[in-house]
Amino acid sequence: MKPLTIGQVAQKSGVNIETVRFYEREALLPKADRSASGYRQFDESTIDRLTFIQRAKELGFTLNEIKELLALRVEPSSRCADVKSRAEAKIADIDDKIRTLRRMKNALVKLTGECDGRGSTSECPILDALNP
Amino acid sequence: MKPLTIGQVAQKSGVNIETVRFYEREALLPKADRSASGYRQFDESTIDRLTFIQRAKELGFTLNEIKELLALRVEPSSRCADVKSRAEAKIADIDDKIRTLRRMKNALVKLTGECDGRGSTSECPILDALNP
DNA sequence: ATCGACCCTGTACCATGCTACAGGGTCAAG
DNA sequence: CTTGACCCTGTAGCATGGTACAGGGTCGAT
Repeated sequence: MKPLTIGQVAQKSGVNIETVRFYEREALLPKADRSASGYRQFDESTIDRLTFIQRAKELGFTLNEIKELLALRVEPSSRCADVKSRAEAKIADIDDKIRTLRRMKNALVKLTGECDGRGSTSECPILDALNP
Repeated sequence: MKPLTIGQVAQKSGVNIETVRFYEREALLPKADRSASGYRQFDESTIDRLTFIQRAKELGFTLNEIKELLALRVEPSSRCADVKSRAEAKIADIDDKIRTLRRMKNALVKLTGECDGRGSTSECPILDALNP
């Protein structure tokens, strides 16, 4: 399949073209191949990668954490145990995030329920979510 | 119960003292009462609020979004439908975050499983998580 | 061959969310 | 009544994550 220009990946992923260059500089994207005239040549997978970065950012991961997530893969060498323990640490982080989000959600659901009944049960209902 | 100084709430919540002042300026905390000599006087609930802000930040909410979350409560007036729809929008945001986190987690769990078996099934396994 | 739309590098600038003084007042233990 | 630990209000500076040119080259349709 023929390569995509930076403008095409930017447009297809909804990311600013300057941001694509920025991510390459910051190693969130691999250094792109270049055409004879120096144009960057991307393939389709870059779009997925950019989409992933956007979503991970929305979830509160920093660019450095995202870089680590993207780097996690089983290597042919002996690094397996290392990869596994880093992945398990990320899984624990994610579980924490999910737990906290669920508690926030419960508080908000409770709040909307109170709308149909008597008044509020708390000055700031969402705070109840995080004080078990 | 006697009021807490800014140093006490900062220390108990693990937030920098300057950040507490910053949050007050930015209206993430209500304007604190003042003693005769101008010292801020906080109560215990401020610590919960600061804790909430820290966690919500880790989940990718901006300070403005957090301010909105903290403001959600059932008012005695007729604003109930408004509060309810704002809360429902936040719930939808949270559900999205949870869904994406679950997919990331599944990808990582799969990755750690591959460690015990044959090699990787993908160049960048975590990307599979978000391309259904 | 030329015009508009695109690409390159480099550097500067921006918003968000803090964090760190400077310069000065307050409080309480000894 | 002093001394050290705290508080106050500015205002300045920093890290992160972009975003925006300037100045110049490339590509392809006409």
